[in-house]
Amino acid sequence: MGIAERKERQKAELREQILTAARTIVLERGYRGLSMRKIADAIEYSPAALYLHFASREEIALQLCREAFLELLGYMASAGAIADPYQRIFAIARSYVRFGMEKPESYRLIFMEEQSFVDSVMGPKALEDPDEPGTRAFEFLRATVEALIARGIFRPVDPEAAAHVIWAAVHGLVSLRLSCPGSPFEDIDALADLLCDTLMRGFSSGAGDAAG
Amino acid sequence: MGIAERKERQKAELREQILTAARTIVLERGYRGLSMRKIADAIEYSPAALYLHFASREEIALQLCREAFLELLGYMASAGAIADPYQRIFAIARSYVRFGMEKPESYRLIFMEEQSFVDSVMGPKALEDPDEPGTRAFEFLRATVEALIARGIFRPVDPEAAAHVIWAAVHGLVSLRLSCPGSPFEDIDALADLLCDTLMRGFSSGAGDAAG
DNA sequence: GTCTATAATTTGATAGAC
DNA sequence: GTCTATCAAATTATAGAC
Repeated sequence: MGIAERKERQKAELREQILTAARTIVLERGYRGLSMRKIADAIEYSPAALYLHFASREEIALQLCREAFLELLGYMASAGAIADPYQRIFAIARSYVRFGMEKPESYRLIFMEEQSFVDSVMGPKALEDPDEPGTRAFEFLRATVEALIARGIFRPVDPEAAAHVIWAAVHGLVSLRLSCPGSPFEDIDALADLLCDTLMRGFSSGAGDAAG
Repeated sequence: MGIAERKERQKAELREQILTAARTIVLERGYRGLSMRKIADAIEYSPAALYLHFASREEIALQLCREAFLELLGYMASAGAIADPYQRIFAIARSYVRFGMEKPESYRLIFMEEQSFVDSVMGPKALEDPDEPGTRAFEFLRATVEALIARGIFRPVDPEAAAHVIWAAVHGLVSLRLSCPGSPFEDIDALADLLCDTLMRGFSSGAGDAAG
């Protein structure tokens, strides 16, 4: 059965080649610049060959999206080691911003191109599956908020809503910066710190003061 | 000179017809659905005729963008009558969200389609001209923040940075909702209120408590 | 599995007649 | 000013040969 296995292997390899080529194109020229022809040229196959592995251009993009989100999750997870949930939220937000600044085209692909892409990772359907990267990322944030409430550090808001608000606010900062790069304002990190600091203070129960 | 005037009038009218048709198309099918041919069909002219009034499709879109931003400014300005700056910021944010929800395609056009569109209204170049709608909107917010700091209600942050952060946070909420409409979370108004409330608390000097 | 060839569209923009 | 005709290009996707 070695022959069948080799065929499997080759098929998987080609699939990976397609994705790698697509990734490179998206990273260099954005999602708009991604076409089946360009992928085919890059891997030196005919365009028709791609359709043996992916049903459509969109399906390729969705796969890249998923990968990119896993990468974002990786950035965020680096904050998981921080025991203090307060510091952890800070770190999550910072790593989120860092992902956006370091991998702008990945960020764009997930959140700023097609509605169906955001939906595929963060939509209602995805959030039902606990294994989906979107669910894991959101859950990570939600649990951190919950811990803060449990300890009386945050006032008793709905942790789900609070997590959503935090996510949205940081997303706003990142996406606005990506859309409008020559902003006359301070560097994004200073703004991100101000945003985090403000949100932390805003959610805090009032007993302890927010750290700078 | 009656003839020349009539010609002027007719020219202006046609220009307006083009924009109206384009507006309708964008509102119904988004910016992606906007093409010179569709505009031409709608006004019953040939595609070539459009180029007598606009240099390109992009120029038409930029004009629509400007209009849309003026409409957003109108929404925000309704909050201008509120004397108390604290309540005013709330009202600005709420009207901003309302604009996004009531005119999603306008919001998309300005902030979520082409980088050059955001740039044309909120980019560094636009922000140098005090008459630009983007400048006026941002200035309105900045001045309100400044008033709050002057009264000691907000802690002494950089008003420019604070205004930017507030804008970005609300933008994040709106844009995320537009990209991901079937969100399982509460209605956007509740989230917007939570966001505003949290930001207000976060910026407050700590003396007075935030209002619900 | 892979290719060649091509269908079927759509696009923005222009040349030149009237 | 306006139209017809068209260019030049790009796209996704498929049919059919090998």
